[in-house]
Amino acid sequence: MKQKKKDKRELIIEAAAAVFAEKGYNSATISEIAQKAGVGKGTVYEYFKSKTELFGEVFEWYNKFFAESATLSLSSLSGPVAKRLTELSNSIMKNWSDHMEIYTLTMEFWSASASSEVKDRFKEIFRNVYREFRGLIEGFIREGIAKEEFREDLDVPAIAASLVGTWDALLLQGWFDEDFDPVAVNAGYMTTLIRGINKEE
Amino acid sequence: MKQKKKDKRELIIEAAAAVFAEKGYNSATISEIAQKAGVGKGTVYEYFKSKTELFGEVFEWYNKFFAESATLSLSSLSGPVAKRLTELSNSIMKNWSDHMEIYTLTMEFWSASASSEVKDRFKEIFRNVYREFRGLIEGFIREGIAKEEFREDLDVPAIAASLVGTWDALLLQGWFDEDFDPVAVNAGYMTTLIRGINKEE
Amino acid sequence: MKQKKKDKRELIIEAAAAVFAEKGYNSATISEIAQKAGVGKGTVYEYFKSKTELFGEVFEWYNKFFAESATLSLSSLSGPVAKRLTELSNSIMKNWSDHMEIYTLTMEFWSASASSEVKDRFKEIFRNVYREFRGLIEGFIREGIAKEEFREDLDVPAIAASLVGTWDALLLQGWFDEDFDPVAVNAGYMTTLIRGINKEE
Amino acid sequence: MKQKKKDKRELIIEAAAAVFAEKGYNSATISEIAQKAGVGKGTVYEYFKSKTELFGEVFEWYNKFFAESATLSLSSLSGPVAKRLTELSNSIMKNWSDHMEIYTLTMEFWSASASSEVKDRFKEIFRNVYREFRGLIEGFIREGIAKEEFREDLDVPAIAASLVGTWDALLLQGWFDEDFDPVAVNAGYMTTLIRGINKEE
DNA sequence: AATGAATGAGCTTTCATTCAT
DNA sequence: CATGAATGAAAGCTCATTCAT
Repeated sequence: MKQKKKDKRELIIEAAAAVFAEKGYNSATISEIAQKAGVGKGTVYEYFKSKTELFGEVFEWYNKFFAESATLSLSSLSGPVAKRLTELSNSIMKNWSDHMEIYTLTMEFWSASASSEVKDRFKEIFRNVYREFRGLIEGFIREGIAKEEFREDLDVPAIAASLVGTWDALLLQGWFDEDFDPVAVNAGYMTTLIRGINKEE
Repeated sequence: MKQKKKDKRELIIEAAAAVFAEKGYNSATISEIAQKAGVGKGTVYEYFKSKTELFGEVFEWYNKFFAESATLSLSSLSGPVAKRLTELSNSIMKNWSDHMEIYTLTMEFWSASASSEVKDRFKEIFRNVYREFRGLIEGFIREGIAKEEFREDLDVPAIAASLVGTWDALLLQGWFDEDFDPVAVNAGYMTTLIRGINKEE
Repeated sequence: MKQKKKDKRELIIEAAAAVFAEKGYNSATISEIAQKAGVGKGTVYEYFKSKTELFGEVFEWYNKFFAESATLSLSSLSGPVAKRLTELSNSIMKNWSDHMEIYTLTMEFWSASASSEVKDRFKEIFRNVYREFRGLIEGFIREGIAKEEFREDLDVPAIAASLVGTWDALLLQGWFDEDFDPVAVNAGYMTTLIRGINKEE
Repeated sequence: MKQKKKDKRELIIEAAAAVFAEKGYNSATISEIAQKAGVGKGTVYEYFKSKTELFGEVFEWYNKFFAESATLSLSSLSGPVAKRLTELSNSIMKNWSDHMEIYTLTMEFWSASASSEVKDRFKEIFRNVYREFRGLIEGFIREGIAKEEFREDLDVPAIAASLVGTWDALLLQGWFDEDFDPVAVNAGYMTTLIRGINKEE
């Protein structure tokens, strides 16, 4: 019984994610979400207090979803830090590129953080997500420094923030431009950046 | 008379920009825009066919506005390419940072390009804007290579795309996090990147 | 088993009475009634066909409840008719005054008789209740006439109706006005009315 | 322009009064009210913020309406106080009896004062209306005492409250019972009450 | 040209009722 | 018998758009 309930909740969240991604928050209707989830309109309200709350839950589900996928790819890495960093970025870019239809959700969330009634909540979540992600990358860089692989005089937080940001932004440009390949561009860019980071031999 | 009409058009666009930035496209009402512009609700429809169209016009106005400001800062630059590139990025970051209240419009446009009924039009405009911007930066890099300031084996398009993207993304992170200073972070990052780009001496 | 069912029925009716009194018919939800009765929502429908029917049953329960309390206070009266009439009115006013929280139900019933889908049924019940009550008071007055305590030329039905009505109306005014004491006002009024009824000596 | 606006407001209030009276607050729909007023649904919201507010305005309109009619009948009275009081009561009863279809609104207001979200506002208005009305009747009685027409030992507030209340209550009984004539009953009752009030000769 | 009163399509949300368990 | 998850009809309300002035 409990399990079944959880399943239906998940079902609705996923349907909502798809509809929000396709139509945007405002043009998405509860009706359509319910239909896509294969439940009645009222059922959505059995599980979520309001459309706004549902959107919030989708946001959280989405964050968890991608945090997991990032963590997952981390565990299989080994070798020099520079190599691992490059591989991680490759994995992230590929992962996202393959789910462009859901990447549009990201933009929906950004927009919500800019102006919606839940803007403060969204901003806070984003802030924490980004802090965490930057922290992760900072860890890598620091490891590289400790292992004397990277230079000592790096502005670690700045480089971490830029890396994280670049990945976001390349996906964005990929969204706008069919001829733009985020994965390839990222690879080309990482080479140069790594060169700036690495200790000169 | 023609002049006056153009003034009122501009007036409405600017009012709309402010309201869209503050409330987001959907929560912004024609009523409020008209009020802010100091005209009647009906007047908005004298100049724009629909809310959607008005939004599109705001988008174009906004692109022009920032293209101009970028071009402007370019004209005053001189010296080595690396220095000019750094200065350009500084100028861009500072310029935007000082107008965060209108930066939220960017997110609104991103969101519109992701899901709205005008998504294709917006995507196309964004594609062209980014292509142009990347082209500009590519030009810089190529100049640096030609002047034997930069290495020859650079993946120019990739580095240009990343630079452009990083600036976007740092502003985004600045939006989420009050403690995050895009200008400072960019400065710290550029040093490292330039080192990866520069010819080794 | 039969007994148990009757108990649960009563339980639901009493819970419903409380919720209808507090929230009004429309704002009362079956959910809340069920919760207050300590049963499941579905169970309410085991005992009552619909919300409307439940409301009707509450109405009947309520009528019975107060008919009993009126009859009860009658049985203990003795002495001259005027005295008994005064005492009866006192008892009624006190009885109701002490249950103002349920008196609001009366207004709910009045309203239902004015406009609801069950208006005809409610009107009919009210009509009979009032007829009966007026008949009871008429009996008193006729007894007073027969015992040569009261004048012979009284418009018995009119006086009975007015007495009954006054009691209603004083409670109503008491509901609106915390400073208005129905019991005291009734006492002051009865003196005067009795003087108009009594044979002059 | 101002005048026209006021007309439409009035129009909607009167349409709302009719629909509220017929269907009750909750079953009345804005749609139906708009239709009855001959305007679009949205127009109702141009003049009233919400259904609740509209209901409140109907309440106020209704109070003004009957206050005027009571005041009006007062101005034409002359002769002994007892006679004037009787005539006033006759006029009130007749006036209301002829508008039974709107009298049902009264019950709707009572009900709203018992349980609705606006209960406190309604109670307060009712309290003041009744206080004023009782004050008016008290004035009559005091005049009768001053002119040595009435006894000196009367409980003036109690009698005034009861008179006011009786009129309410007789109309109520008239609503329930087609065979019950509030005008006639009131006449029969006033005779007796006046006898209790008048100085014995 | 400029206006804003009027409009109704279309949305979110509630809740009485049903029915499988 | 009892339950409460599921449902969808129905209603209040908003706001882009129109159009008479």
